[in-house]
Amino acid sequence: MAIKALRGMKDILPPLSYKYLAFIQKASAIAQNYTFEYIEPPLLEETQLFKRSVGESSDIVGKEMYQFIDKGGNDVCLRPEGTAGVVRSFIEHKLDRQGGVHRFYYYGSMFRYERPQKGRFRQFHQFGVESFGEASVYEDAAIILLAKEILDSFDIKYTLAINSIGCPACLPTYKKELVSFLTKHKDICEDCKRRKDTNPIRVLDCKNATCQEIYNEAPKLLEHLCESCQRDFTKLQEILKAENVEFVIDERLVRGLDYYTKTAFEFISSELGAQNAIAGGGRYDNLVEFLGGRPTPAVGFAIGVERILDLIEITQHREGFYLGSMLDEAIDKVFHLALQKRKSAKLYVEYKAKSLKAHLKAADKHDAKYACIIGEDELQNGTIWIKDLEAKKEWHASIQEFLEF
RNA sequence: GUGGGUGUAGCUCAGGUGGUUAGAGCACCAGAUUGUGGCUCUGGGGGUCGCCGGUUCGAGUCCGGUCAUCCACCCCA
Repeated sequence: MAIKALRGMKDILPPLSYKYLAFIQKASAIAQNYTFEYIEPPLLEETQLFKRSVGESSDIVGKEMYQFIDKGGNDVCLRPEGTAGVVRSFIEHKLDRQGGVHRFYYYGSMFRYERPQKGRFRQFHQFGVESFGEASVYEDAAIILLAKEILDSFDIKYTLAINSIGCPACLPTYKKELVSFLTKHKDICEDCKRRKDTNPIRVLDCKNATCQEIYNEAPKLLEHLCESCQRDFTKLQEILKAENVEFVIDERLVRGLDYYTKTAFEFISSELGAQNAIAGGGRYDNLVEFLGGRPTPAVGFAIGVERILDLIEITQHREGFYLGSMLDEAIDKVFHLALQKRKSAKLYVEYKAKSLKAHLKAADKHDAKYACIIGEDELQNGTIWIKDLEAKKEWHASIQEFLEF
């Protein structure tokens, strides 16, 4: 039996890899325009980092981590998300003490030991950004607009949902009220009973219909925001409206990771099945301090790359050259010529002598823009025959002209 | 971890009630009078019918198990 890729692990090969590269390039360029700089933390981190940042209550930490003891006896795990590693790096390199604003973007593999389904894999890719040191709600807005610009550049359809999940000043009192509400209602589903103890605000986005009916009467998070949270949330909406960004306020949008505060947002697609979040993020003003750094406000988001690739179309166009010969004795020359031309252009070279017709077919198949052939006549008078496969024009050129073309 | 669907050529799939050398389309390779592409036509290569076991004279087809995969729950990008 041949060896196959592990469950939930996918190869990215053409034509998908073209889409992958196109997306990363475009997203990086846009992030750079917003003054985000590239960072690449390790894929493997101490397990404790994720337990403390993502939170023990989340399923990610509870049962989805690729965790193991390495040969040195260290408890390590493959990163299940990107923020924790970037924050660790930020603190380790003492950027928190340096002060000022630091903006980073990253992309790469994340690992979660889950059952695969549509839009969900064990190894998947995220493109994310993290901004440190800027408490202004304008930064929240800028980050949302950055994500929107990336999605828009690929003509992706989505709805933007925003919410505020409060801060340590107001969230705990809300949680208390919610728990006492949940305790009074015995007919909520089993999952919600479990959530009540582990992460109560997660009940709000339960998919069970009867639960949702009950929660219509539940205390509202947005009515419990402290003055600071309320002010920022209102301002965020004003900024988005001023920029003509359509959004909905979704009080049930609570993000799964413990470290979020205040602004939470998600971009959702209706074309993806159950896993419909294509990007998600928010503010996490307490995480840096919680992980041992100087108190530093922060905001960020992550885009699920595989989910995006499902939604984008890349039209492939003709480019580059196809080079071949109709004579065996010209192959050496053709091969050498190919290497020279490749210093400046994309070129496919055929090692077998073929008929002109066969060459044109092959050139067409490889999406070359120009078919360049050396036949008997060309070999004798030192020229090359070139045909523009789009314009259907053909001509003879000297070898020198060909190389400079 | 739980539930349901599906496993036949590289890909998409046909193969009533079990019966000789397992098929199609697409893709690939080679040709269609010798130097002109994307269309058409002809030919060719390519399959342990997921795997193991059982029933049977005989299993791609029936039964059991197993593995893989997809979708959903859970969770999340």
